[in-house]
Amino acid sequence: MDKAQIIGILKDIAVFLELKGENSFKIRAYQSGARALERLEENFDTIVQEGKIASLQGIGQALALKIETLYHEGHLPFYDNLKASIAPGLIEFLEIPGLGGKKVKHIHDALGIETIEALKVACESGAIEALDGFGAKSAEKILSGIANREAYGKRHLWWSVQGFVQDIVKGLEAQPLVKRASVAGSFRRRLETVGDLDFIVASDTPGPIMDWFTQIEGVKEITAKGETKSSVRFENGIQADLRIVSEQVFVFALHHFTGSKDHNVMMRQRALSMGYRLSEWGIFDKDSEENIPIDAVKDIETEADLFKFFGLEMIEPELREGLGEISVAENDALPKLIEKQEIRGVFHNHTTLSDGMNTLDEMVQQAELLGWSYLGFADHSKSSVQANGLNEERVLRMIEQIEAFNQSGSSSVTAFSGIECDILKDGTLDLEESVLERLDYVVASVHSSFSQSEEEMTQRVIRAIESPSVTMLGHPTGRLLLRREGYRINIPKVIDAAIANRVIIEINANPQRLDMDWRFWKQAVQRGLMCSINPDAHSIKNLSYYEAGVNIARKGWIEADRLLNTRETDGIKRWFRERC
DNA sequence: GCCGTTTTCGGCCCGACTGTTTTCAGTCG
Repeated sequence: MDKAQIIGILKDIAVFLELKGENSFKIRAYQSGARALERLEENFDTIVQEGKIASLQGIGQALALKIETLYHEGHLPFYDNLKASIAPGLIEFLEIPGLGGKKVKHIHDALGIETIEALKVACESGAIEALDGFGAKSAEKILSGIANREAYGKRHLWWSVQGFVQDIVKGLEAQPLVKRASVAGSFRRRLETVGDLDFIVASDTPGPIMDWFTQIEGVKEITAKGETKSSVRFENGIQADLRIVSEQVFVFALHHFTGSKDHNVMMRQRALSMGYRLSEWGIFDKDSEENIPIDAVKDIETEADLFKFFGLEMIEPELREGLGEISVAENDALPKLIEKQEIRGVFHNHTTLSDGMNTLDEMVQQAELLGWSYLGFADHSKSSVQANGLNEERVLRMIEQIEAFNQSGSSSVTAFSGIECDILKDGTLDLEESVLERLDYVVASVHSSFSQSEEEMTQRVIRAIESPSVTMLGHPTGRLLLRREGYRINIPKVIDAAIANRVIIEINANPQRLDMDWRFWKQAVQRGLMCSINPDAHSIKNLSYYEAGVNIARKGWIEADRLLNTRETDGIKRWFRERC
């Protein structure tokens, strides 16, 4: 069994134990064991085979034995028995707000209910209300949770909520009693998808601000309203929390609610090891019972100050995922993250020649407005019939058109001729090599036969990477966020092949793709992989997707020298010629 | 179940809010 499957089983065990009403620390041990494997940078197979799995932080003898059994045997009796003892429907109960492991177990033990449908009936009949620890409001809340499960359970694309978030932040800042306001949470960390939105405000007079927030147009339901926190649900399904604190506490609350949870746990452990207790309310002496922050807190006004207090350089929100950022920050060795102003142009864009909405001239004009030095064109190749892909003859005409454009001197933007060439089922390319080599660059992408086995797909893509004319690999997994899983493919092997052949892997910056995923980049760039942010634009408007790509590059610890788009035109030409 | 310069037991990150209680457990982030 491979690493990803084992991680899945450890997470499942944690959920099952929750439904068994197990000790919460034991549950946490399985969760942190799974996380330890997720952030493992060394080769998992090697570590298991050498019997070193128990040496990882968070994995002890018991988990090591279970992981080894899963790895070698492919199954684990402990897991099989545990799974068999849990009614599958109960797992769904946990998706209902307000129901955790203990309450689900209580309902199941007392009433024998195992399906959402039966739970609904029990709420309506008064059976839930009659249980110890439950009441009329609990039953009502469960009913509304069931009704809204579909709409509210959903996550949202970061890109699709950014305007909404900006409007709320501006609205908060415009309130006269607000001193500081910011979004926090996964949105601030620029995660590709976000669940709830979190807002933090500094003010001495929370009441009127809470009132404003809970009455924003589009609020459908107020799910909590207290002294420091309110929660609302909008008609569009988005849930948002507002927390209001004093100005002194703002930076601590902002850091805390930006997360991630893993990052916070590590920060708090670090604080404890230094003799302090860290919370959203400030820094306290570890052993002090009183809730009076230490004196040094008054000098901490920014997050940079906060990190400095704990001996760390500033950790940007994008890096706060609990993936080693704290130990690297301790050595002042964090990457210098890309800024969007550093982008000089982008590749992988479509025009009316295939399935784009705008012509080459229109796209170039937009690139001028963005202040770029160049723009690469990569329309589809002939196999993508649905997209009016180009055959060899049309490719040659396009090359002539682009050459004529560059010679005309009509624009400060240099146009590069490329193609998004289909990788056929067997890994060969869709166009004649003699034509491909006349282009400035080739993006190779999979657009068909998604259901191949992992082995076949991996070999197929690697064969394409090994083709002499391929410059970049397009959207390596083909995933569509919140809509479709990617095809089965061994990404580490693909990365190895790309590095060996000096082929660039793109960050497809279409907000629905963001593929290759940021979780692979940190290690890949350290090993020498080159990246390109490719908006996959099908219109002038889509060129702005490059900003979503910058988010992912930042989350992936990618620095300017590993990112093709930060080069000026001459540097691009050199890469296309010499791959360096 | 994990962990250890407070080390083989007894802690484990921390606090707000809700709904149920009459002082607190469960949930959530």
